[in-house]
Amino acid sequence: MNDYTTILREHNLKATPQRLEMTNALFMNGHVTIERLYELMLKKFSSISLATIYKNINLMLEASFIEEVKLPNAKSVYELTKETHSHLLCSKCDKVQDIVLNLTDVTRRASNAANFNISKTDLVLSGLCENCS
Amino acid sequence: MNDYTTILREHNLKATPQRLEMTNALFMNGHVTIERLYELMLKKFSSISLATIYKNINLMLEASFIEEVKLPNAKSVYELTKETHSHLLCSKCDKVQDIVLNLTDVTRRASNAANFNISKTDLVLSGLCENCS
DNA sequence: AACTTAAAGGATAATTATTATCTTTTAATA
DNA sequence: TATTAAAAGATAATAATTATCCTTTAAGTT
Repeated sequence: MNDYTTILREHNLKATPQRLEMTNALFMNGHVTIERLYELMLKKFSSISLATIYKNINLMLEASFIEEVKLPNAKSVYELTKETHSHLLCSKCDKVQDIVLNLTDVTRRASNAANFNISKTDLVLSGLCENCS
Repeated sequence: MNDYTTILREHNLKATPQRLEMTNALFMNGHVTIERLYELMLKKFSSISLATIYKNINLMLEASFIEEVKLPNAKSVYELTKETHSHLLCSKCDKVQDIVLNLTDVTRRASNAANFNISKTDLVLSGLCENCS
């Protein structure tokens, strides 16, 4: 029984082989689209149904076990939930990477300016990564 | 010939009545989903095709005349292109509002930390608006 | 270890969202 | 007003996602 078995069960999700492999694929690949995840899963479960992918993605989202990252001009990717962070998107190679940024100043300013009670920030910074620029 | 007639033509888009009404709907409503835009358009053009909406949305996006805003846990909304800005999303009433924030400090820090050449930032701050909190 | 059962998987139909195709209409220009 | 490329409308086709239904299985119980 590895780490994810426990974590899945803590979220009231049965630790099936398919789910363990999904979490493994997310862990190994970081940020994956639905179609990429399906491809990855097919390597291990040659007859897995796409419906299983979707059902598990949705259950894992509800359980906050994973998160969806909406990207400009690209399909959403999914990642394991971790410390709050922002994302960098390379517009050339399409790689997505995490970056931990202190946004307290920005949210404070926004909160004051608009009288808004901010509880979550979604930030995607697009440009060229180290390799592509 | 109003403002939008000129602007549409400057983007090499014919100023059709349907397009003028689309821009008007975006101007009056600020941020609208595809389905809401379709509803609004049907009031003025009872036989407008949904395909026309999609085609024009895509042409206007290509011309940078409008922009798509991807929101967490919600469908995308579209807005007329204006000064660079961020968005506030109320998680109770679902209203979206614009906010101009200086993000140079954040982007500079991110750029330095990750060796990234940042050209665009997409920021959505979620929480409770003045009315809902 | 076998038994029970609610939950999950697989196959696939159904639904929703978006794009493509084709014919008719029209905005823009001469 | 005549011409024409582009746009609109109708609808078919495709893509993305969800629902249904039957079979299998994880996980707890005896």
